[in-house]
Amino acid sequence: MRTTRGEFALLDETWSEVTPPAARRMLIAAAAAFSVRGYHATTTRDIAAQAGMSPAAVYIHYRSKEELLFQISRIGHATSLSVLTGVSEVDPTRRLAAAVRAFASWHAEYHTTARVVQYELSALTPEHLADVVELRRRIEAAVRGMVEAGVAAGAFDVPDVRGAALAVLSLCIDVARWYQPGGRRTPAEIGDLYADLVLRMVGADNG
Amino acid sequence: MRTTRGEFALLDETWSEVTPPAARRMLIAAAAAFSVRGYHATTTRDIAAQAGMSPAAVYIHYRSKEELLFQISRIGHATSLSVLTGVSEVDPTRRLAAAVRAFASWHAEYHTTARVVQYELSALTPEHLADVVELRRRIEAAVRGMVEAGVAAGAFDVPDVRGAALAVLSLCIDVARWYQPGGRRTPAEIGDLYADLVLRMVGADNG
DNA sequence: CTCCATACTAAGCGGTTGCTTAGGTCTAAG
DNA sequence: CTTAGACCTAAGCAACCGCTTAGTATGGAG
Repeated sequence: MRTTRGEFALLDETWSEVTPPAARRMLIAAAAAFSVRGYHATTTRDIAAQAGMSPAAVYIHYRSKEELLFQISRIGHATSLSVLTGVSEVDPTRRLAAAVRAFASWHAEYHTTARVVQYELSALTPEHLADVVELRRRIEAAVRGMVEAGVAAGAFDVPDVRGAALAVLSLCIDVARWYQPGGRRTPAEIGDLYADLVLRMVGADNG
Repeated sequence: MRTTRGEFALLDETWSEVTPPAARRMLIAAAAAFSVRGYHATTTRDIAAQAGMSPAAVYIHYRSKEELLFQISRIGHATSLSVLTGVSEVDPTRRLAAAVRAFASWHAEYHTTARVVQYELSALTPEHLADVVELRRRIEAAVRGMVEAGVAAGAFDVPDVRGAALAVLSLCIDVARWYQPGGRRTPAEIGDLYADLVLRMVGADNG
């Protein structure tokens, strides 16, 4: 994951699918505010002000504040799933390492989005939550599948596959909580560190 | 950590220092509500109702809603620090394993408190946050110290001590996010699983 | 030009929030 | 009985919330 920012600091390829531009600016403003203060502490006036519009402008593009959250959560989950499963390696050890490197560094680089994704699920309506939970199920299955592939190939030594997969996922997700830009490690360094630690956890021969 | 519940399901040894009993009931009600809905989504009326009192009763015992949060956060941090450092083992490998087992299972067993501790820091006033951050610094130092002790004794193989300590702490803390009672694993089983995974991460000889 | 759809704002509505005030009830000491 | 003080409630206040309504500005089609 490399960040290719344009002229505008808040421009973020995560939201490129969102149109029109005013709706995208609103989403980016909402994601930033939800990430810092949390969904419930953020007012629709905050979001509109950060997007440079009036409070009523929110409701031109979105039905409610919760729908803003849902769009952020849905797109964020879909993006993180594609980051995790988009690795090209086929060797189980290299594949798990690459996936963890990408997934962990995504949670650092895009910690703003990732925090909304990971910590605001309970603010979604039951219908919207169901959509997102399905994406989360696929994320869990992808991690578990990579661990199982290594075990099946005899490359990993794991007494509890489900437990190891849980820990790997948990470790990567929690990066979003503690990471802060300008800290000791870059997102890429975190990815490398975590890839190594995960290979140790699954008992892989780390070349 | 063993749970010794009395006649009342919400009774919790974590809050035994809080008096009078009405103030303790209020804290327990607040912790339960903050844990489920989050600080900002919880109203003082919710808390009072759960404690079986009128909305105004909150302010007999606490200056503000934020002071309720601070007391929960302060006591919760102090408890988790003592759980982490209270292990009696001296051998570095057994000591780290015991500390991780206790710390991870605490985050499961007391996930209600732990969620407030880990996810509501930003709702604290700057003064209260400073108190809590000092406790968090000591928790980090304790974990790092245990990893360093194993390296110094030649029992661990760790290329990046600070990074490994960060990952160990992060892994245990995130238990509070995903754990749910009645799930696949008990807190004790989570402690055992995590102790094993952590010894693998630090390259210890796991007997 | 008119017509019309899109994108936006000013103003404000009903409801909820954290917290306060004024007063009531209980227990125990004098 | 009187008094003091701890504990609690009923009622409500000012501020703020998500969201709506009514109306304005803009730009392209006919």
